Amino acid sequence: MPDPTLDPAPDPRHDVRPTLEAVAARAGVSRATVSRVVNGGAGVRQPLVDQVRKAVDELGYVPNHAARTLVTRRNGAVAVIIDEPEFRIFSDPFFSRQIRGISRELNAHDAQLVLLLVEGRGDFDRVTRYLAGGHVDGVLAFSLHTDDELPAVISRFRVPTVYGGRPERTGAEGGAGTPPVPYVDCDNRGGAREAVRHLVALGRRRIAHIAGPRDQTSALDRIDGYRDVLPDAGPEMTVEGDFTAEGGARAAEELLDRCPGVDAVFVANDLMASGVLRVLRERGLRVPEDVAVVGFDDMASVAESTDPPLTTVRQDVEGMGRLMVRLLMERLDSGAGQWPASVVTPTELILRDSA
Amino acid sequence: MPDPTLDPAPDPRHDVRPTLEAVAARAGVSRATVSRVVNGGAGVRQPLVDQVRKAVDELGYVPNHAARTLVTRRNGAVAVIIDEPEFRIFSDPFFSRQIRGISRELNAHDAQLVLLLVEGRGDFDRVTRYLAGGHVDGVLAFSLHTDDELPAVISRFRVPTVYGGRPERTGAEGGAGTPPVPYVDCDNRGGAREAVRHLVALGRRRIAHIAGPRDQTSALDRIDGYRDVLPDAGPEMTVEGDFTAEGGARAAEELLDRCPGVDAVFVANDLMASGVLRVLRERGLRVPEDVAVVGFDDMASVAESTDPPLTTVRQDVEGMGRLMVRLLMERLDSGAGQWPASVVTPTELILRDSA
DNA sequence: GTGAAAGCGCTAACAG
DNA sequence: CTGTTAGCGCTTTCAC
Repeated sequence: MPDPTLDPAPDPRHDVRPTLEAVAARAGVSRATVSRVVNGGAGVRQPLVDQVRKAVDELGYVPNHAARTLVTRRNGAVAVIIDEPEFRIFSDPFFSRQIRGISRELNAHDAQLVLLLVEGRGDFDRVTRYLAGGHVDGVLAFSLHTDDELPAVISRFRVPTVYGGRPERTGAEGGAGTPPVPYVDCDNRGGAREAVRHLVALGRRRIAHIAGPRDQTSALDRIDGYRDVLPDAGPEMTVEGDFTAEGGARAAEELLDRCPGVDAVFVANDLMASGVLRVLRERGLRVPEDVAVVGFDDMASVAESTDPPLTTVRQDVEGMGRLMVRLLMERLDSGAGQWPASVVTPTELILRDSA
Repeated sequence: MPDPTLDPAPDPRHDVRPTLEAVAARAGVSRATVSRVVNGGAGVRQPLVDQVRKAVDELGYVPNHAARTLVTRRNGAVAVIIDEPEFRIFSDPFFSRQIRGISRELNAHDAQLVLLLVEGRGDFDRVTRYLAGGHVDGVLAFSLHTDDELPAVISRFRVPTVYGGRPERTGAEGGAGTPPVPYVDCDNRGGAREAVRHLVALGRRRIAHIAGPRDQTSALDRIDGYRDVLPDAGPEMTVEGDFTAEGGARAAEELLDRCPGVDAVFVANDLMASGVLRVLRERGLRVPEDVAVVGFDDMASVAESTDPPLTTVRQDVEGMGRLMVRLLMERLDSGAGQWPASVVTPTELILRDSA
């Protein structure tokens, strides 16, 4: 018995929220019946359903999630894990859009989005513990780098997962007993091919590529696309950037110093392309007259506001986010048996003024 | 190099997660003792503590969150509610940064981040139900507009909340019985003053303002700051934009048509300022020679890559996110009694080339 | 200091 | 169809 003289501050969390019991009493039925009604009302006679619904409304009953999870072993939540160094998430609208798509689709499935941002080893352990705790039904994992340990952890805890972007080890390459790894990615290689072919069709002869960091499969795939069309381009025609505007500018400087005769550049993302345009302008080179530029992503905030507006390869980021959720839900609903297939979404070349 | 701490390959039977009971059996103690150890180990003799810890490690025990929540009524999760029409979150790095700060601080407090994106009435009901369900210990709410209903819902369910950005109705204005509304915001008005004073010091005489949407307090506060310095500026010198680059461009067109003699513009955010710069360039006006431009936010991806780089008012977005979490945690730890005070963080004028 | 026992609110057999 | 009865895994008095 608490000492009344202490007069403990009332805690709002302990507000008496009505329970199933209360609703049952009010409706004059058993807890089980109320439970059935709350969960869809299948197999309950209509008059009773109405009685219960009425009681629920009058009491403002809302099921206790923790109690439900405890018995069903389902928590109605999905973790989104983004493992990305600070500089990118700070400046890249990519994640906002992807998350928007995920959020929408998750809402449609009545599931919650738990956001896990990973920045280093410490965070990594924390996420590991979280997954081990089985707090989420599934995982959507992003921005994996080729040296990432996350897939290992995820597969160790057998948490149903869908990756955003092709992970380094695909199912086909996995060792024995390794389940396939479902992912959603855009057709990076095909999109890159289309971009470079466009440059070729424009009559450009010395087409360079400013690539993304080689520890990301999207960057590698775009390089492959470039090489598909230009198998004979020398290695000096490809410079590696870091997907930031500043990195793009640095890469452009290096490229122009190295190959002054370049008349076109396929840049692996729009952010870098904006840096490239800046350098080109500083050097007095006209775009697209002297040098044509094509980006990748079609990040509206960047591509539409550069000078000149950027011709670029569009990928449907939001759609990819939604697709990831659908694949995961498919997996969850199928019991643990079925692994959904990966999906590669098409890209589209958007013509503006830079090429 | 693999980290050995990740290695303690736990019980091979992954599907059966060990419970307190199992740990107790293994350590030769009661469930209660294990519980005490797991929760800090206060009041348990050292040898027993060690035994239990050992058993926990060997079994790879991780507490079941749902069970714990059920009895403690604490879920160790905080909801971040962002109520923003799609166009902004799609193009504004602001949210990414704010969320990064929140995520970091939440991690430090061992709490989870549940992201709730609100886009319309339907979503609104869903969020309401979620909060009513008491699934989170607290709420961090963003991007409130003056006509927003969220504060009403939040206050109805008494969920501890901290707002990002000053809500329309502050505690001081609230009616009787309405608790004060703690928020974290930057000094919008002071920052705007500093920006405009800088323009004045530059010798500019016809200083215009391109404002944000009037249903957001940050936009209103920046207008106030502009007027503080220039109380005699005519109403034609202020044009309302929508915080997007495109909207900034439109506003600039309107402004230049209306007041051709303008020699400086204080723009309410960097995104709009980038649109303004584009229009200025298109009209053959040099920046800063003919027209000086100052933005607001110091969004690196925008301000550093415009031509010329943008002089702007910096606000510490990540720091504000962290601060919000700290205020909320303070509130949570203090029982229900204390309401933390709001915090207004300082801004800083960053000089680049546009003014 | 430690253990036994009573639930937290809900679902899911199993009876009736 | 509906009610009864067990727990889900954990914390928390309350005895010892």
